[in-house]
Amino acid sequence: MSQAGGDTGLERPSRPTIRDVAARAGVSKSLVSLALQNAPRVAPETRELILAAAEEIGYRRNAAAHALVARRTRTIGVFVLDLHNPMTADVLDAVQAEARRRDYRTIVVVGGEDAAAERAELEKLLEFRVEGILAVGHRLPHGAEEAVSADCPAVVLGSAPRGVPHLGSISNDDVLGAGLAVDHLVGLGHRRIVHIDGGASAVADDRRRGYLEAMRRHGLGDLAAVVPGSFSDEGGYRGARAALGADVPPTALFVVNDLAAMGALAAVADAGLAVPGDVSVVGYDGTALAGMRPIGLTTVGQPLAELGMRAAAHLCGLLDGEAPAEAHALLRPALVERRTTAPPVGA
Amino acid sequence: MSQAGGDTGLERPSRPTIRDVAARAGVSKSLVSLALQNAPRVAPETRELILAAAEEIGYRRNAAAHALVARRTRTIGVFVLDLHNPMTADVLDAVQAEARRRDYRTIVVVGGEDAAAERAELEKLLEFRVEGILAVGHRLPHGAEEAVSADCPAVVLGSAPRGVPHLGSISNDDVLGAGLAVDHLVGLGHRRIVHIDGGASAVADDRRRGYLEAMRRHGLGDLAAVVPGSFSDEGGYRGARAALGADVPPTALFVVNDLAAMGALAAVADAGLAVPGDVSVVGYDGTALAGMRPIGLTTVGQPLAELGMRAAAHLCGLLDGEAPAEAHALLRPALVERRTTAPPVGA
DNA sequence: GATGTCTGCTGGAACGGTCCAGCAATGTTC
DNA sequence: GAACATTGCTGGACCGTTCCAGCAGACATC
Repeated sequence: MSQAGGDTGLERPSRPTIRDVAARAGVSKSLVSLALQNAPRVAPETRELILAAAEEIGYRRNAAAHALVARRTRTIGVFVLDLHNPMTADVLDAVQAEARRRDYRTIVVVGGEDAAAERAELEKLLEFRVEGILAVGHRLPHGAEEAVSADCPAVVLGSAPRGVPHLGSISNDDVLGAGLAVDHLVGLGHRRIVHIDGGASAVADDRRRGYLEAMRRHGLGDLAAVVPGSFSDEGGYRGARAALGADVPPTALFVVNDLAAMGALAAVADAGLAVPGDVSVVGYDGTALAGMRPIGLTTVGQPLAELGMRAAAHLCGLLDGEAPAEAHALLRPALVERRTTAPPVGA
Repeated sequence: MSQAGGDTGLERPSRPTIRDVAARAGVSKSLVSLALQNAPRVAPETRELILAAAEEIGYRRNAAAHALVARRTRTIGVFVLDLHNPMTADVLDAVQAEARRRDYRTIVVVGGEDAAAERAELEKLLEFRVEGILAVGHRLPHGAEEAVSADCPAVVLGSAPRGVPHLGSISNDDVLGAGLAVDHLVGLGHRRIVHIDGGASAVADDRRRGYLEAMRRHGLGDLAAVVPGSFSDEGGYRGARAALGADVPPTALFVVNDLAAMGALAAVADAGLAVPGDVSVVGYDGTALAGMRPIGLTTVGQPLAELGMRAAAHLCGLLDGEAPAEAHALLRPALVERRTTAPPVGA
C-alpha cells in the first residue's frame, strides 16, 4: 500500500522545460533559448554550461510551443491515396528524403476509403498548420480544393487541373508512355493490339488517348480496340478475358497498369495460351512487382523517385519563396523491356 | 504595379484565431472556446451564433496551441522500417484505422536507411511529444531504447525483448508458422524439405527454429537442411540455386518470406524444373503478392490486419489508462494453400 | 570624464488556445 | 423575502517557447 508507483493516471510528470534548464544552469530562460539556437551573443563557456544542463535533465524542445511562436511548422502534409500501390513506396521514399534535405517534416495520411474520413484527415492536417499539401495518387483529397491557397499550396503527383492558383502537379507523360508501349509492340510486328483501360479517371484517359493516337499514327486506327478494365488485378483479368474471347483475338495486350497486367497474365494462362508465345502483354508504371523474377513484365517505367523528389522540391521551394518553377511538370517515361513481349506468331 | 497580390513573402496573413471569432460574434473568447468544445453551459442560440461566425471567417483550431495547453497531443509515432515490404501497407492501414477509432492521430516516419537519420527522426517525434511509439518492422528505431518510458511507451510489431518496462510487442507465432509449412509439405508426402533462411534476425531465427523442430517432430531430423538466404528476392534466388544444386536435390523449399520465395520460384524455373511438378515452394507472410493470380504462392499467412489493429489497440489502451493487457501477444498464423505445392513426383 | 559602442545577459510580452474563479441575472426553496 | 442554486457569460492566468527592449559593465574615442 505504501508502495510507490501505484500511479492513478492523474500525476503530471511533465517533461523538463527551458526554465528547468535555466534553473539548473543558474541563468535566465532567455539565455537558454539563445544558447539552444546557437545565437551569436552567448559566451562560449556559458553555452557549454547550458548545453550540459540540458543534457543532464534530458531536455527536449517542445515542438508545439515552438510552432506557436514561430507561426510556422516547416511541415508538409502528404496525402497518400493507396498505400498498397507498389508505386507509393518508391515515391514516398523520395518525397521524404527530399523534404528532410530541405529541413521540412512530413506528416503522412492515408485516404481513399471514404470521402468523409478523408475530409476529417484533411481537417486535422490543416489544424496542424501544415504549410503545404502533397497528394500522392493522382488527385487531391476530398474537400481540399477550397483549402488550397497562398498559405497552403498543393502539388499533385499526377495530372491536376491547370490554371488553379497555388496548385501544381508533377506527372509522367502518360500519353507519350502509352505511345511507347504501342511503338514497342508494333515494332515487334503486332497489329491487333488491344488496350485494357482503367475506367473513368484522368490517368486512364491519358493512357487511352495515347494508345489511340499511337495506333492511328501507325495506320492501325481501324484495329484499335479498348476493353473496359480497372487499375486492379481483377479488372485486368476481366478485361483480358473479354479481349481474348473476341472473334479475332488480339496478339498483344496493353494494360493500364502493372497490377491489372497481373490479372491479364492470369487470364491468358487460363485461356490456355502462352505469354509471350501466343500473346504479348505490356503493363504500365514500372513497379517492383513487374520486375520480380517469376513475372518479368514488360512495362512503361515511370521515374518514380524523380517524380517524388521533384514534387517535394517544388512544394518546399514554393514555401521557401524560391522562384516559382513551372506549375505543371511532365516527366518522360521509358519502356522497360522484359519477358512478356515477343513477335507475334507467324511474324 | 498597383496590382494586388504581389506578395513579397514577408506579409503575415495569419489565420483567424478564436479572438477573431469572438469579435465577430460579439462575445468573449472564453465563450467561443466553450462553444467549440460543445461545453454544456452555453445557450443554444449563442452557440449557433458562434459556430456561424467561425464558419464565416474560416476559423480552424490551432493544434499547436491546443497541444500546449492540453499538455498532450493524442498522437502516436509510427516508425516504419520498410515501406516496400508488402506487409507494411496492410499493417499500417489497420493501425491507422484503430488509432482513428480511438481518436488518436498517427505520425508516420520511415527508418531503415542509416542509424543517424533514424535517431534524428526519432528526436523529431519526441519533440512533437508523441505519446507512444509503434514500431512496424520487428525492431525499435535506433536510439529508442532510452526514450521508452512511462510517458512514452512503445509497442513493437514483431518480437521484442521481454521484461523491459513500458515495452510491449505483438507478433505472430513464427515457430508455429514454420511448423505449419513443414506439416503441410510432409502431409503431401515430401521428405527432403530444405529451408532457405533469412540470415541473422529474430524473425529468421524463429522460423528456422520452427522448421527444425517440425522436421524432428516428423522424424525427418536427419534430412533437415538450412541454406543461407535473405528476406529479399535476390536472397531467395541464391538460396534456391544452392539448394537445387545439391547432390540429392530437395523436392520442396520452405522460404523465409514471400519476397524471397519469388526469387526461389525464378531459380526453380531457371533450373528447368516445374513448380509444383518437380519442386514445391512455400513462402511466409501471406502478402498480396503471394495471392496475385499468376503467382498463386502457398504461404503461411499472418493475420496482418489483426496484428496492426492489436498493436494500435494495445498502445492506445495503455495511453488511455486501460487495464494493461499482456505485454507480449502472440497471434496464430494459418497456412494459405495455393498452387505452388503438390505431392512429390512418385509419391 | 562625457559619450559611444560593444558584449553578455535578463525581464516580459507575445503566440492561440483552455479553464478556473467570479459575477450578474434568474429561479427555487422554506 | 432571505438564502441558495443554477444558468450564461467574462477576465485573466497559464502552457513552453521566442524575441525585443533594456541594462549593466568593459572598452574605445575624442
